[in-house]
Amino acid sequence: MPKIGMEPMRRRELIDAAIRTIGQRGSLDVTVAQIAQEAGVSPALAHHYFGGKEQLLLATMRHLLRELGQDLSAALRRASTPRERVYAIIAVNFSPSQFAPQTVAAWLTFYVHAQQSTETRRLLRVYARRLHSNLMDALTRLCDRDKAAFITEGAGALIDGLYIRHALWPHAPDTARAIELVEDYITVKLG
Amino acid sequence: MPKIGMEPMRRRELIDAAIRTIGQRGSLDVTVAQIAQEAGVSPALAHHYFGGKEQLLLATMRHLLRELGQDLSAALRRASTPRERVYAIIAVNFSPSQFAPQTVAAWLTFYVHAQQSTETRRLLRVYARRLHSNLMDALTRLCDRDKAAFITEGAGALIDGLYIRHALWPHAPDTARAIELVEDYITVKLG
DNA sequence: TGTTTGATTGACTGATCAATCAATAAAAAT
DNA sequence: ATTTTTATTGATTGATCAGTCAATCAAACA
Repeated sequence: MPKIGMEPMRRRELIDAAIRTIGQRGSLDVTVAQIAQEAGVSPALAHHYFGGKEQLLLATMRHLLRELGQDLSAALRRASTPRERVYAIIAVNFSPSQFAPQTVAAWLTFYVHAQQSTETRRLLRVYARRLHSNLMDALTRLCDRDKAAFITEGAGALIDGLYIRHALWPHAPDTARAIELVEDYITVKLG
Repeated sequence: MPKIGMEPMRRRELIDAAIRTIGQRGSLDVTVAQIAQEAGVSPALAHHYFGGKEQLLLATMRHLLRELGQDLSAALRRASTPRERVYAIIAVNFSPSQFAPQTVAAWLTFYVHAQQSTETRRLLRVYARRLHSNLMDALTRLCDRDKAAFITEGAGALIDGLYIRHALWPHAPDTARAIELVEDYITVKLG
């Protein structure tokens, strides 16, 4: 089997397996053995490529953040008016790839893990800040600064809340409904 | 030491210690030994009174739910008009006892744990349903049913989101701001 | 062909922890 | 004063896991 250049493939497979495993169990309390089995390799290989469990989980989180960041960049590039930019930011958060049950469950576990791990918190902060500044940027072109800050705070919390509900309750608002709720909130506040 | 009637005291002490320990660490990944030490007793005693770790954690959750339920009942008893009832429901969720950092952190861990434990999910559902039906009840007296359902969905998610942010970010909206955000959301939607 | 090199794993280790239990101690009951 | 009952713990067990390492294997390469 040992063809050269396996490393990037294995890393990717293990990260994907980690997302699936964490998403299925709904917990960061997954064993390296479980992730490795999901990826179809031995636990030792995970250690070989990532150095340890914590680093595998951090790599997994960076992967999720990078995907979200790329989706966001792409969506913003497609939007021209401030109003379109606002919509794009909302829509990305609820796009199929981001709002898939397993992905949401994984996000949620990382959110909670951030209470313990400073590195996890730091990574999450990067995303939170980016979302915040993009939303503020677009909104300050549609209303005054104080109002924009107020709307950003509310919309941000609303998105987080819809995520947590989506992960927990089968009857939680689906993608379309979630977008409607946030969009409506912003529309009404903008008057 | 063995005076009779220690059981209720010890149970209460262990539950309080569990909330503190979980809140401090921001994780359900606490050992029985840690909780017992926080309560000033031996780990064996925790097993003696609760039978096992899982049952201690479930008892802890039931305790939090009961407290929230009692606060809610008391607040609703004090409110007479539908508008007052809406405000009371919001205010209880952000009252000092419920919005204390440790309590919020503990809530958050239980939320995530609900993804794995059906009993935890069942217990959370009881609270979620109660909040939902109380809010719907009050709102249907102020607007039509569809609109009430929409507002309830949004306000519920908004509250959850504010909780998660409160637990994670030092600069998240404080109690007053959180109440303002939810109240404003409802007020604006009611027109 | 023989040698190197990266990929991969099975077997092992040490640490952590939930859970058990027999033993102790002290109040309460007789 | 003796017995019973309740509270409490130290010591121990067994299971689970993260992490290590030496051994293997097969491609790449000289």
